[in-house]
Amino acid sequence: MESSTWVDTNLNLNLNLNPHRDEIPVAQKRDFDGGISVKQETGASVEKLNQLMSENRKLTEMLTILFERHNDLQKKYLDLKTVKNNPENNYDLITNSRKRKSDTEDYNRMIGFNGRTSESSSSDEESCKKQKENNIRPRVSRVYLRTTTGLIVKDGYQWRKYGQKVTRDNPSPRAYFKCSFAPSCPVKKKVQRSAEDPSVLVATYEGEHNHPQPSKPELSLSPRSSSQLNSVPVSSSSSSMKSTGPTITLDMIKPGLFDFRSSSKPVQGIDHDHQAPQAIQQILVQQMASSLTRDPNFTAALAAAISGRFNVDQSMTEKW
DNA sequence: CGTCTTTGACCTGCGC
DNA sequence: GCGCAGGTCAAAGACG
Repeated sequence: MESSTWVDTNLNLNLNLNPHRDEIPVAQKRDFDGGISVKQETGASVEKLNQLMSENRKLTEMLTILFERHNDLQKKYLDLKTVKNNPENNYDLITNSRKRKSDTEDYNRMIGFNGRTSESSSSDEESCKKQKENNIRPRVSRVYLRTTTGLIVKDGYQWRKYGQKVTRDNPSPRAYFKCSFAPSCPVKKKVQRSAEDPSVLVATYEGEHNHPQPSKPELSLSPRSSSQLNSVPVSSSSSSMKSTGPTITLDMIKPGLFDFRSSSKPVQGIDHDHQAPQAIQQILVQQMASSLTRDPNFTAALAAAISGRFNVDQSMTEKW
């Protein structure tokens, strides 16, 4: 919980386009036909790339701020939930009046709430039992996504719906899915609209996939609802990552921070515990790569830089 | 015709 | 032990 995954958003572009640049005599840096010096051309390209690097740095800083805000908000949320679960407070007497023990335990574990006022009340045996139970109990994680279309969460896996139920504390039905990619895969998924905000889907994943991901995450909740994706607060939490696993919340509402609206593939919350750092990094890299490749200035600068390097290299090889 | 979704019935666990 | 609520099963229907 306290730990955060800091994603290195630097693209590690090889800006040192020509390591021998400074070694080249001025006379050799002349272009063949235009008379424009290669130094000038590469200088301009490097300048552009430096500009992009500084923008990239700014984006990294924004991401840092975003993670800090996320951690802040999550702490506040957990505080609120802890208060809510306190038996002395009867905010939620109706909905929690007959909550299943396992559900409540899962939730408390998820939010890191012990439910006891002092730890001394539990014996070592009990704690051992609990630990065992925790080891046996399948991994549970939750993903929140904002969408108004159906109960479909495209996360790259294949799911078979095996049931739907209207639960007591939520008027919207809960859909039950099993991973259908591998018959032996134990992973289950529950999808239900949030009672407080019907535009928010809550997907609860149980267990771990025992097979590779069949396809890349589709990152898009629905291809035809791009307008609805203008703001996609995506968050996830996991019961099993109290201290080790990362929790990622991407809030794309704020204008000027991360605006993926130009992209056809908005980021969806990924929470697969161990996979998370790589998966998130992969997605961020994909996002940045796609947004960079859409930028004609960047591609032009890149092309100029590459061609400049080729020219220099060519002149170098011609010389040698 | 095969696959997927829907939906009522049944099972299971928990609280009283 | 009983009742309730969540979870699962499986037959029937829809769809491509």
